[in-house]
Amino acid sequence: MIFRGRFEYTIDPKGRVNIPAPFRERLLESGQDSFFLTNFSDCLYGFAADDWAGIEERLSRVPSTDRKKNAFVRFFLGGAVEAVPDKQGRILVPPSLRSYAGLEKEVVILGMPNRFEIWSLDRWQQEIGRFEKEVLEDRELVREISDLGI
Amino acid sequence: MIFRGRFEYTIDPKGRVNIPAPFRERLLESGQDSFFLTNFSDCLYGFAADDWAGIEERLSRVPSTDRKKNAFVRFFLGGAVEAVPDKQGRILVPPSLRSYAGLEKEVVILGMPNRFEIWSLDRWQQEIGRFEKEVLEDRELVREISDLGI
DNA sequence: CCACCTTTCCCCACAATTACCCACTTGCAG
DNA sequence: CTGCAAGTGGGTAATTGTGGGGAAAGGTGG
Repeated sequence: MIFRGRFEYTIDPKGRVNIPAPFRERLLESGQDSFFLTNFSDCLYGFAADDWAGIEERLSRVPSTDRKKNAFVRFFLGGAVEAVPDKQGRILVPPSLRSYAGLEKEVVILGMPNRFEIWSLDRWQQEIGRFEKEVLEDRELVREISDLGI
Repeated sequence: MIFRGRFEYTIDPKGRVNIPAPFRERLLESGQDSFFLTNFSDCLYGFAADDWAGIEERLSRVPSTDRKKNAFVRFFLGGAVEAVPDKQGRILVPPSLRSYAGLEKEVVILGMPNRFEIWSLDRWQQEIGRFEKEVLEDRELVREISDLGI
């Protein structure tokens, strides 16, 4: 499931954040009723339940003898929680995820292919800054991007 | 049975640790009433009773002529205990396992495919550190991870 | 075989967190 | 102006996590 758009919300003292109405709507349309959240790359990743099921399936195939990949599974799966929107469309972000992503007040939710991302506004702005410096000045990368047909 | 999520608890002077409510719930739903704990890779592994039965079955096939595998079986099986949650949802961790995993006060429980892991908070944080250094900086590995559809 | 000490089991009680409501505000559409 | 949907805030009841007391069980030394 692909998500689109950028949304700004506030996370309240109880740790609740609103999920963009269009995201919730698409979830319900496809007969699902929950998201899965986990921690990755300084923000939180959110997946539709069906997409998450596929991920878990692949994670469970990682051989437990592969030390490095197991470290990844530990981190990624260890961070995961099911999140069911309440009647107002919010989900509860548990303390461990809140602190990982540095979510305190202002929060940005970004649509991505197969997932959405929850960022603290601060970090998101820094990320944008890095993007403009590192990515746009990297001619090689810019060319690859234009190959995407953009 | 797959477990997910990261939970922080304190182990009390009697050696009791809480088991995350969702883990207990899933166990009961599948008609089981106990876990099995054993020592491995600096932490404790916890299995649902049914999954543990499968493991024991496979361990019992290890030929007694294979010296190295037998050493493993001795260690793995020798550390194993059945653990039944009390009315408050805690299990008692015997002293031998407590000292193996260095469990003293703060404890982290991680969900994994087919098992969960009990870490001392200290060791877990070191593990995270290694993960960020070794795994995320390994471009090859990061590519393999993204092949998991993440 | 008994007395003693330690460990484990089974309660109860309290604190913290979460789930489930309902209410208010704002912006947009009819 | 009215009605609806979206986003925010808060109250209360239920669940979850923590600590401790005392009885039962198990192990050890005399």
